[in-house]
Amino acid sequence: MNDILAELQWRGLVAQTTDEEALRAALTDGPITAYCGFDPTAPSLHFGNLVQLIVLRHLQRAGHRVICLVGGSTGLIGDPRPTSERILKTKEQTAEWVARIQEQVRPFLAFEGDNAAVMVNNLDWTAPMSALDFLRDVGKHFRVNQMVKKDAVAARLNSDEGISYTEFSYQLLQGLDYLELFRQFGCTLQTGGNDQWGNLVAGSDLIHRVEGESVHLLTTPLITDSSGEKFGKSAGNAVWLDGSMTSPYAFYQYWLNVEDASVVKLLKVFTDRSREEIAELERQVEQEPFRRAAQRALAADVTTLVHGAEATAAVQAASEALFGRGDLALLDEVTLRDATAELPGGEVSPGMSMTDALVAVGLVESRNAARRAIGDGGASINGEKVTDPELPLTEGHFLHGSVAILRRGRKSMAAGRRA
RNA sequence: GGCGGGUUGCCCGAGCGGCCAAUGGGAGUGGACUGUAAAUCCAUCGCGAAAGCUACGAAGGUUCGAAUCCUUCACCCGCCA
Repeated sequence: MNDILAELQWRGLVAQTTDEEALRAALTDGPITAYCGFDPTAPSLHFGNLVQLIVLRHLQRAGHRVICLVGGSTGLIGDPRPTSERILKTKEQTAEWVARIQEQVRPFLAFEGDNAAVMVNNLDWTAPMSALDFLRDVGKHFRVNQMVKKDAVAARLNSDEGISYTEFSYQLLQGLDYLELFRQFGCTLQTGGNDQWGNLVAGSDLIHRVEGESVHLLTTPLITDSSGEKFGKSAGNAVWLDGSMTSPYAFYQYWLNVEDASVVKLLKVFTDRSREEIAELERQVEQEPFRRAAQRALAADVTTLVHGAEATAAVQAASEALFGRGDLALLDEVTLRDATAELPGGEVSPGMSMTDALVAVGLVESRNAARRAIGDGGASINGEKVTDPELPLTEGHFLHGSVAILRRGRKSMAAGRRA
């Protein structure tokens, strides 16, 4: 089999592994079984989880069997964050999110065919287990001395907040998952984000103690921008994969706006483009950066992967119409309607002040903020700068009689639909 | 269980009876520059047009006046048992 590990390394998807040569040998000798877990901490997966899905996708395409675990039990406990204790979710909510995430994952992997991916839920093997069995059969294999050294736990022990026994136990549960999948499916590789290293090691250690077998781990690096900040935040909000939480338009725009210094790195991680294609795009970033060919390719590929080709075509057309150099008032009715359909928006009516209109379409959070934006010269309607906060909307502002395009700053746009 | 320390705006963090909607930094937002990039500089950054209102863990209290003092409660940390 081909050297998938080398491919992942070239793409910048490998931060740490257990014995690298042993892992490479296992992956090239024949199909192995690998898993990655996703905890239901929200109703949708986000940017960070996408990296993990891409790793699984590469592994499956290389001929390996992949297991996608959605953490119905670990989600009830909560992975210790270095900063603060989590608030427990209800069992009902967690179960609902598990179902949503299971569905969300399906398009990324092949769950049909001769090398079908497997979907599991760790609640299936933890729910039937009694507390005593857990303490005797699992807990006995863990040394607290080791557990407190794990980064997240150590950080919490040193913080004012401390850590609850509940979250402290998290690593045992995740360790148990790996053992269970090793027994059930012969799973010998677990992947995850590098911040999960401690949890992954808990699993491989447990298997070593209980089964006497050495299994593998692979983590992906934290994806950061040129100043070392985490990617995956758009205007302070997480970039979600669910289209109702981050619209396909906003998703596409997020990738389109990636800084030059990071775009090549992101192309490697998030797209399937070949070395040659990426080299060519890299050249274009250097020689004609204003075209932003690399950003366009990145945005198109990732949006297609997550939302499909049709949605991508729609948001590309909308972006072209809204950011093209043409006069918005000259857009034909169909293009205008399609473009504004992609935008967030709200209902406005003639006579309403610009201040109220900006609030109504959700471009600002308060009338104060709206006045501020106008005062700063940062608001426009249909491409014309607004200077008077009290300027009323007129019939003429509604292009084709139906919608006004409001903009705040360079890139935030919204549709004011006639009430 | 005992003693001590802590809980401030998105985050960190000053304030310790009036001059506090609350210093400073970061993040965020807008502007200039540009390429819907980065860096830089400027502005802004609870709600309200304003009067004013709501805010400094929660609830009471003292006072003309409290984030600042007192009481109780909740949570966190440390030391001792």
